[in-house]
Amino acid sequence: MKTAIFFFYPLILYIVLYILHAYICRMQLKKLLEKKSAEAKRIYLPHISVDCVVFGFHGGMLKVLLTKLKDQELWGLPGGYMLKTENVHEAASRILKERTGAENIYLQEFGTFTSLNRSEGFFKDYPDSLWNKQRFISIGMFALVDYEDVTPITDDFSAACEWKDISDLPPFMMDHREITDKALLTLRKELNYKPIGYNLLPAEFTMPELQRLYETILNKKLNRGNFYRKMISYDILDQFEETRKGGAHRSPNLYCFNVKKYQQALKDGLKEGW
Amino acid sequence: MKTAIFFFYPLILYIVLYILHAYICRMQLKKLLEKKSAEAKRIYLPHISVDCVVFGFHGGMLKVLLTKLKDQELWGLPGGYMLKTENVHEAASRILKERTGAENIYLQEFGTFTSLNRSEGFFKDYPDSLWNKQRFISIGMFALVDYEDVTPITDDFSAACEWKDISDLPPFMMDHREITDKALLTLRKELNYKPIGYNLLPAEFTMPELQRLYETILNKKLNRGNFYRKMISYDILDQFEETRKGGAHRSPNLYCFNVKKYQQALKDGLKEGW
DNA sequence: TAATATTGCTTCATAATGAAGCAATGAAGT
DNA sequence: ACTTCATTGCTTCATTATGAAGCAATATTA
Repeated sequence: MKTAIFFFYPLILYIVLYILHAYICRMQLKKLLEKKSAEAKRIYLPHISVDCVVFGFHGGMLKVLLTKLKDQELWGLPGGYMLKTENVHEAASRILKERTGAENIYLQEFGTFTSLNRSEGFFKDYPDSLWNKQRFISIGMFALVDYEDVTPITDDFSAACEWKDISDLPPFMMDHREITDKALLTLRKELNYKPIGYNLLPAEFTMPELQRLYETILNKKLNRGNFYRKMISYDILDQFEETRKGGAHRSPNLYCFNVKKYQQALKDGLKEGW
Repeated sequence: MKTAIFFFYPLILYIVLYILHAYICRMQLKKLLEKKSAEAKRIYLPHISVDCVVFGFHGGMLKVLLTKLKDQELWGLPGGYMLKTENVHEAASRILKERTGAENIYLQEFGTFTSLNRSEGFFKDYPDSLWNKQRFISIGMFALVDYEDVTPITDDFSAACEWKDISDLPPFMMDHREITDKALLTLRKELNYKPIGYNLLPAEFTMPELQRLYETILNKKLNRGNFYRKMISYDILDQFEETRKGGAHRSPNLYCFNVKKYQQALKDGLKEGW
């Protein structure tokens, strides 16, 4: 009997504390949201939100920056609303600045998400007067950033803000999975028109690193020699004198993008079928 | 002296009538807009509009459907607002149904237009309370239609609704030229992934007609033999027994799209660089 | 010093593309 | 009825791009 109490007491305590913690978090978020509701109404355009799919490349894996609301178990994209005084690009820049500390981020719109039920039941515990509870159509922007330049910032509404592997995504809230998928699909298509690596890689990189980036974006293996040949033929890379030492094998050449040629390639487009 | 009067009298009369007509039109539109303002506020989402770039192909030329407001000298894209009960696709469908009578139109989103000043000064003669005068961000949708299926409809707000040649566009209002250009650019890119002809051509067509369509979209000449070879190799066309008689030369084969193979091609994508 | 995995770059076979041409066709002109 | 002629169907040849494979050159470790 005594043993049973010794066993159960900490367990019950733990459960009680867990529930209490969850409750407090919930209350905090609720208070915060309701407090900010009036301000939101004043400064933001109603019905319009911006969701950002931030891509980074690290350890040979493509990553996406995700956040978790205090209230929620599910993960979501960093997003926000449009100030009455800004356009989408400015809104996304501002949102990502607050979220990552990074500025001058490469941004591209890839679609809008306008279904009626996309946030259905999301704020069901809140009063209808809550600004955030209205119907929103969302503009999707994807960002390409150098992984090292970004410091994920957990804000007042969030319980977490982390890089997640594209091949191992957690469960998403609302339609954020669909948004992420479309962003990746768009990025994949862009690969045919633009040399993508510039924004995702650090200043210096090797050919195998660049190839690995392409392979993760496309989700398929590429032939090494052919990749090399094609990349060189684009004529947008400068090769350094030194190589990258450290690996247990032949040290690969270091490259950087030749900004001038790169800009030109952006204008011309890499290839077009017709 | 008498001659002078005979000469000037009709001229003055004409001028007076012209100004009067313009004034009446303006007043009509103003009244209409103000009358509809309250209803608009009730049924539409604020701040969000939809603009449609409707492409058609006729007489070997690519056409865009344009409208002219009663009030205005400049031309604009057929557009409208989103009902509180619909998504963008439904909104664009509804708007185009009213404008062209056509249903089940092929639609694709190609971007949003969100700059602060995009409608600057457009409703400057109207009170600020006018619903239409608020800031709008616009979602651009392009439509591909069979020219023959469309009957341009001039509605209460418009003075005209006509097909205009893509190579000879009139002056546009607001940022509608920019929107049109982006639509065409997107269409051009789509050509690399999808067999576009299906939605723009009548059920039966010849190879030179199809080539002409591609040439006008891309705005460049294509080699005849190579176009033929490539199109055939896609294996999405069915050839009819009969040919099209009437020309003063060898009568070209008639083709139609094989819907089954066409759908499959849409799924697979025609070609992708990487 | 040998072993080893990786990289730089080339080679060969094959496929795709660019450019040109020939035969077939169908109406108009003679 | 015959010729003319622009257009079309389809093929051929040269060139380029791509896929697949391989060899030599590393830079570490054993």
